[in-house]
Amino acid sequence: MKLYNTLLKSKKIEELTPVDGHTLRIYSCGPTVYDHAHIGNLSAYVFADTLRRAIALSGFNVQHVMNYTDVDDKTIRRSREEFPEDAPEAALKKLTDRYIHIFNGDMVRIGNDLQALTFVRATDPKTIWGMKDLITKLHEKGFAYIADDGVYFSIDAYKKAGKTYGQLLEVKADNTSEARIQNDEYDKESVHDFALWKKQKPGEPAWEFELDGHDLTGRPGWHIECSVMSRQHLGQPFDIHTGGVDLIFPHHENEIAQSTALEDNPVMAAIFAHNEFILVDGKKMSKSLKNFYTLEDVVQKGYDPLAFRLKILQSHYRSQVNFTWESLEAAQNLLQSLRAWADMKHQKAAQRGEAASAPYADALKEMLAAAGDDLNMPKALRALVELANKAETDGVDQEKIQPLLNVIDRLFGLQLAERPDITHAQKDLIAEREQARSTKDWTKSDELRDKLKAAGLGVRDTASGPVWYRI
RNA sequence: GGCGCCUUGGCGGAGUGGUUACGCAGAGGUCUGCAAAACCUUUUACACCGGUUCAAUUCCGGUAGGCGCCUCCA
Repeated sequence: MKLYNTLLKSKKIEELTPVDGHTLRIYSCGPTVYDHAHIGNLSAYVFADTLRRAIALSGFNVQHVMNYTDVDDKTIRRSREEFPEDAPEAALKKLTDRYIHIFNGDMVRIGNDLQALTFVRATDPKTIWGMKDLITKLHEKGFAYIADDGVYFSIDAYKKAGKTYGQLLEVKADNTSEARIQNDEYDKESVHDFALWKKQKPGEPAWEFELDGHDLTGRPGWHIECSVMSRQHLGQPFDIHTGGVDLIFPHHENEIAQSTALEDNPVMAAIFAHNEFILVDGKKMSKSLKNFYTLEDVVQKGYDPLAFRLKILQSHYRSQVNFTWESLEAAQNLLQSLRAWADMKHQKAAQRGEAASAPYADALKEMLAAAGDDLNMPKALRALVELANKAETDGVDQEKIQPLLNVIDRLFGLQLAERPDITHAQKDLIAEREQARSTKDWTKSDELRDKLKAAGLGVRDTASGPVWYRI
């Protein structure tokens, strides 16, 4: 299994080898749960899910952790708006519980395997304790300083300790935008320093924290969450850290700084893997451009969430995908034909035994090889599609298609393996139509065809008999 | 201003120094009781300008256009 590593010291595709010798440990930056996830967010999680699937199929043990960022400016603001009557802590809990629930529902709908993930909340008492502990230690060693509004990480101190700030992106003074310098509203010593902890402002939820005699009751900064959760649940260094390209800087850079300041080993994770954005009509999604879609929009326009998954898998995670409704339509049509293939396993008229299963092994091998090559899912998908297309003339092998579909599901998550048979009543209708056709009773056979169509079934009349498919 | 990426046929999107990716859509045909599905054919793609090469869509340089990060946004 190979994967591209964003770290500057690599910038190439590397062979995966578990750091601890037996289990590949993955940490994925999860959602900030203040609103519905949009399809861009979701594509990042399809990437993380697919990566884990490919790694597991390549024979490694895998441990996969994802966080919920359930405390930050946006969650707090929204919780105050939505639940003004509640205490800040209760309001935050209500809001984030709601969106965690919705997020999990979205994950399941797009075919991501929740069971394979360990979720951790930033506000989990264990996380909070860990963050305070880490901040305290960073402060003791001079990597953090206390300001009026919170605690900051000192990049200067980090550099003076001989560490590199800029492991993912070269960080220089002249590549810091004017906007950032001018908008710098915090009490920090230099531009790139970032908040580890923020003191409570009126109406905000807060956790008690005393550091060096100062009452810092407040809440954690964003970056510290991931440093602590990844280490608590995976250890350090772990194997793969995933996220969208926008998190490369500053989020992941800052995580690395926090996580390695106190360590001899300068490595937080062996590999950082980042997925590119999906664009909508050629542009980054934004509310002002009105090209901001959620999974609910996809469903309401009549598309299957798994068609969205397929759409994402049709392009490489490191290239930008252009999402258009037309392209989703194409994915939906393709999904339908894949399903028609999977549904053939129930049908005698589609059975060809060995003759049909001859290409199975090679095709599967090709899919796994492609997935193992820096997650080349478009290539893997091509092998799958070609197999399915071939089956439309060559039929399937009832014995061997099920185990094949099982592996295909484990890789793509398209849920082709567990598709149910049609009902006896529907089968009777098909048989009745055949009967009518044999007596050339076209009126009756056409009526029955319409009836089947109303039930969502199409029938194609092949030499070996009628083969149904779901419309 | 700094850094990086991209530009492929109607749409989406792989890939390669010389051979049709693939999917979706359109057109024609075969098949069919009619359909559907399938199959066949089809619109002969690789932004532009140079260079390297026997040969470039594929390598190098430049031009144009687009995108992203540098603002706690996947």
